[in-house]
Amino acid sequence: MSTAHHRKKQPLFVRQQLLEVAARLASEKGMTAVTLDAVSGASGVSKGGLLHHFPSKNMLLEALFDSLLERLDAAIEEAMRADPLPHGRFTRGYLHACLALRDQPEGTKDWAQVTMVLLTEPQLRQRWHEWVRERSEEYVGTDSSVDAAIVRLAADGIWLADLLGSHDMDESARQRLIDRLIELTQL
Amino acid sequence: MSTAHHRKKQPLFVRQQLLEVAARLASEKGMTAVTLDAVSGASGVSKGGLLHHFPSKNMLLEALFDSLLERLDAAIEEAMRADPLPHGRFTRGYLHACLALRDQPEGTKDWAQVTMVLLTEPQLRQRWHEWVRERSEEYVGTDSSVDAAIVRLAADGIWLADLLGSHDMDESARQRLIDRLIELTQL
DNA sequence: CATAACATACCAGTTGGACGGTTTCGTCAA
DNA sequence: TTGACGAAACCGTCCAACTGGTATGTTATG
Repeated sequence: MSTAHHRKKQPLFVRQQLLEVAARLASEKGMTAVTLDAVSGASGVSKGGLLHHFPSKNMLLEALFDSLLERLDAAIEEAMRADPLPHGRFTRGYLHACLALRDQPEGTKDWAQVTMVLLTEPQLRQRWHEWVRERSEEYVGTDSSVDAAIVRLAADGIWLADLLGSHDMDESARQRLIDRLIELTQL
Repeated sequence: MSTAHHRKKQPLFVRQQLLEVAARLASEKGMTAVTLDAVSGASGVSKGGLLHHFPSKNMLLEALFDSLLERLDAAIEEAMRADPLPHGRFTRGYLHACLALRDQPEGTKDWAQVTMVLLTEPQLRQRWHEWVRERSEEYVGTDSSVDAAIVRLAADGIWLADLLGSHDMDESARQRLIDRLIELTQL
């Protein structure tokens, strides 16, 4: 709001908005709907302006994915800071970040949807692969037990299920599931 | 083989081949690469021929997805027939089907890749949702424990990881993981 | 011969993106 | 303080290639 009424150009804001529009399109209408025309149209920015910020469509998608990974990192680190026990801390942080998807405001869900959409683009899988490898090396000391691996895989499964709206379970069942998962990280 | 050298038209074979080509394109180059031109071109069938078998692109994608679910069902049922213990049997079957992805011949991996690609198309998520609901109702008696849910979620996670090539672990670690998961289905 | 299984030609709309323009901005000398 | 000036942030247009789909064939099959 404080940034709204003096009319300086705000390239970072425009850039951010373009990414959000692209994310919304991807999650609502699928990958095939993410076109330069659609993004520029829905964001009010001209196609020329869009291509100024992102020199090509691929660049746009990569920037979107990077933005997503940053959010994931932030969510994990936040959860880890509130966790006093070192053993399994990363796994609990990862679980927490995956669970957070459910409880967050409506618009945020798009970001997870688009994550999966982007993972289907072969060019972007490499980035994800690297992300996973870096983390698994960093936390090899505290999070390399079999049960921790299971919890992380299950977290992926929950992430997937929340995304697709499948596995619908009531809240108490979900809570028991989470409790059990956290218990597994502590073994 | 017996059907190969006398030149009868084989509509079912052509249809099958079109689906396989579409799957390969989706997994190798992403969803945006699955166009009618690309499918017809790569399969040697004319576009008219393609549109004869699948009246629209949507019909093609839906047929592809249905074909995928049939394979999944078949894999689960096969695993369940070889399993004498009723308790947790479906969950073990599901786990087995997800694991099978890894061990199967190269071409088959595409079918899983494309499953995820198709799941990103909002129109097809409904079908997946129904599939899950039907199964969870059918096996409510034997597979509704918390640990069974965790195993199924972890199976989804493994499926995802195998797909993306992430979570690379050595064989012995993987085997310990699987053993532990099966153990959890029996509790 | 009727119908299914294809092929060929064509179309209107859309695609990514190249291109040349105009406006805004930071900065630094006068 | 000004104003000049190069760079950054945007806009609007054009285009060749491609998109999903139709319409009309031709050929095989039962």
